[in-house]
Amino acid sequence: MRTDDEATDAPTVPGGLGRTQDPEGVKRNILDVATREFAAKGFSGARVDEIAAKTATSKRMIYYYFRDKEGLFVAVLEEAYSGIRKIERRLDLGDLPPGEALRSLAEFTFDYQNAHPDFVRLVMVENIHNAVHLERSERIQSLNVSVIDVLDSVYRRGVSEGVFREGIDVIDLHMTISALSFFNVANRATFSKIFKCDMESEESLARRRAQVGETVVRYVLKTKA
Amino acid sequence: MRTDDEATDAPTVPGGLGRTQDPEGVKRNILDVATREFAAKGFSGARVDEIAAKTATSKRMIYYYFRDKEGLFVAVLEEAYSGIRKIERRLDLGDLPPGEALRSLAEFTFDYQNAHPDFVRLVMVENIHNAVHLERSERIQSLNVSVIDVLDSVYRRGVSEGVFREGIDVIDLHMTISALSFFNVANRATFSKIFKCDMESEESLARRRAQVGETVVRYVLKTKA
Amino acid sequence: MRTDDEATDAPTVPGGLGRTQDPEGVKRNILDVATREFAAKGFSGARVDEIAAKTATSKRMIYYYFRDKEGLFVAVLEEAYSGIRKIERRLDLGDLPPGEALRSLAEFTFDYQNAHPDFVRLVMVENIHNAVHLERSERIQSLNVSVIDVLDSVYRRGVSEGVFREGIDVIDLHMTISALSFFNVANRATFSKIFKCDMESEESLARRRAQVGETVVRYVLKTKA
Amino acid sequence: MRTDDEATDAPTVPGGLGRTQDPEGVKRNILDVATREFAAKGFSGARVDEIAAKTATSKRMIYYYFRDKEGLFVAVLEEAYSGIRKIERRLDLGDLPPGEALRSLAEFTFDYQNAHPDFVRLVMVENIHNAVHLERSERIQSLNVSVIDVLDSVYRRGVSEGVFREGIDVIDLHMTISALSFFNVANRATFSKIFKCDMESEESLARRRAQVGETVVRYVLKTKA
DNA sequence: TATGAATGAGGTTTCATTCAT
DNA sequence: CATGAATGAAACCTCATTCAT
Repeated sequence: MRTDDEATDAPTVPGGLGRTQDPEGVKRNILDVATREFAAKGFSGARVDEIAAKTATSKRMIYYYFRDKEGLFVAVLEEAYSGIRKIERRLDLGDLPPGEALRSLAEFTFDYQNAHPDFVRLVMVENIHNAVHLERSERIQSLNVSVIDVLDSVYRRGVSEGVFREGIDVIDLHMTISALSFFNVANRATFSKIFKCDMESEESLARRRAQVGETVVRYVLKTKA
Repeated sequence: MRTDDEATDAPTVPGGLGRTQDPEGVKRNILDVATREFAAKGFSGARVDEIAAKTATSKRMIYYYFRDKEGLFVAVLEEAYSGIRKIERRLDLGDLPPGEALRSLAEFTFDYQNAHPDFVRLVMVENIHNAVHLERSERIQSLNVSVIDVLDSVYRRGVSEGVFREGIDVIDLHMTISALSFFNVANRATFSKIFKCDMESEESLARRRAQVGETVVRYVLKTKA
Repeated sequence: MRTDDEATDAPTVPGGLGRTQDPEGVKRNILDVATREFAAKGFSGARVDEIAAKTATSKRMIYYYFRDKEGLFVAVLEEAYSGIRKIERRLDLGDLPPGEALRSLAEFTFDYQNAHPDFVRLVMVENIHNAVHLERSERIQSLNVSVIDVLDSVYRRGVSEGVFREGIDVIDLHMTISALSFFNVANRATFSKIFKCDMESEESLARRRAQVGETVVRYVLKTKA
Repeated sequence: MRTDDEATDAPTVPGGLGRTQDPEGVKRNILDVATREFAAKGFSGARVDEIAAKTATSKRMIYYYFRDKEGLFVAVLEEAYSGIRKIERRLDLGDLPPGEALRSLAEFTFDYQNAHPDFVRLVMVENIHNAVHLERSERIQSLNVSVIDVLDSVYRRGVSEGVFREGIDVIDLHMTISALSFFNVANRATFSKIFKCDMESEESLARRRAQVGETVVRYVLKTKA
């Protein structure tokens, strides 16, 4: 979650926000705070007043830059999605053999989601709202999901090397990876409470990461006859 | 989704709700409406006024029976959880061989979640609220998750028959099944929008159900050396 | 202006507003206050807060009964229009000769407008808003403007008795009467200021009333050859 | 309505507004836009932001030249009043016989108001505000209403020629002319809606113009005994 | 038990205006 | 002169909840 906090205390001009004009800094600051609030309480549960209070600026600025609460939420979503897409673009599976590359990819996704619970929660919130804001955002729609390309190339390689089964849709495969990774963050509260288990400690995360990798790899590997 | 609607139009006493005294019917009616509203709009997004309006009774009754909005939400959650637990108890995998029994169990879960989007969405909502209501409900905490027992027995059988790998925690296994099933409903809006795919049609569901079963089974099966 | 104030201090139940439940009284009270405020300051200039403050109830009740500021304004307009229509219905020109009946009608209109400046100002305000609220109100649209019937009958009588010219449209005639009556109230502030004349004193009103009557009658009378 | 638009696109220096220094052009531009906005939405309804946006300059200039919203409104009123006064000064009734001269004057007023709805609406707005801005403007107060002089001279001529009745106050006469002319624009929205008649087409205007002239003339003409 | 009326606290948004560059 | 950034006060409206009958 380092990413979220970074900008908060990095105004472009020394002296801090509020003393000088720094549109980008102000917008960043608002977005950061809003991200946390919307992620924590959902769209309706979050309060513009509270977001403003936790900001270095005033409520008025939120409306100045983002028009209204919904505009702010859309901007927050856009930031969140473009954040993950940016990271995905940097993905480098090197020249690992296909199986290990796939495992690595799955584990990377698992790690990203666990490192960015705000992103996961925003996606949950957006789903509760039937993705209406996502629909409204051209920016998000235009983002290229490069992880699919990476996945596709790994899968093809595995197939051509004869280690992966044929006939698997990489989008389905991506869905499996996402589902397994997402759940650990999204459903942590209820699941851990009901099954009285830990899902947050380093050990638990490590164990689960391995399981997720294994699950994905086993699904694709050609089984010996 | 028959379950949700059943009670709505089944007052125990002829003459309709509102004219007669039927505490249980009134409560059922309120719970059904509230379930739909909370599932549709989340806890903060749902409106007590609107719930009351869609009810055969009045707002007064909501406060009379459920104390406040939170009390109503807790009751709704309790109903939802006890609903799934009740169904799980009826699970009968007959004397299928372990692999097929496990596949069947996974597919059953997948089907249940897809047939009960309100349940899935309520769980999402509760997770956004960090499961505070679930914590408050003794009733939910006391519900026995019999599916774990079923899963445990199948798994043991598979191990003793030498077809399943050893050392797998059935709660982890259950998490995998849940994650794969849950995602299809919970993240449908955003995922289908971003990947421009369908996740609701009968065909899509059938394909995905099979994938989920296959994924789970492959994870457990002992691979031939 | 007696009409406006009457209801203000006439709750249906003794004890005063706020102490007891009296929907009609509350609505009346709000409407009376709102009429004065909208008439005094226009739609945008009037403040819901101020209206509420001058009321025996609270702001919340305004929204409860009238939905929003516009709903309140529409209701105010409806009351104003139905007020004048009600009075017009009681018009009785007896068996005056046509010329005198017409003069009487014109002077009555002049008097009504002068006695109800709030009505006149509301109509001005509505015209500034291009009559959008009037358009929205079925109630106003359905009000029968009986003064037209009265005017029509007087005019026909005058024509058949040979004292009125033929070929005059009674709606045009009504427009003339309205214009002359309306102006005295509507444009009083600017006109009296620019021409440094009084338009409010009893004497001024009496003089102008006579002029209006005379103007209208002369327009219709057949001039001797 | 050519007047309104003229200045908008006629910067004195080539290169367009905003790039060059042209105080008068900038002020004109602001006044034109503000005239339209205030006329369209009233004083409270008009928005400084919107006025600025429709201007070739910025909000800062509005405050620089006109101090505040009210100062701008006063300036707009001043422009509007001085516009009509300027036109009135050019009035030349030639050597028409008194009756025709009077009719001509009335019809001219009718035409002017219909050609300048913004002026009419500003006057309405100012009346809603009880002419407080007009009071504040020395410029408007000092404008000589030359139409009164013209009217006075025509009337005297008619009286001395024995065709007009004696004892009529020309300010009252002017009021009648104004009232009949003003109404057609000011109350067009409500009147045409209630009486389902047209008040804007060329034909309607021509008919009404004639009626207004006739009404005024008949009021003054000496009736044969 | 049932219903519409009532409410206070607080929510979102807008406005005219000023400041920094 | 010119521009976008910034602001506090106040505007409109909504919410969960309680009261009177």
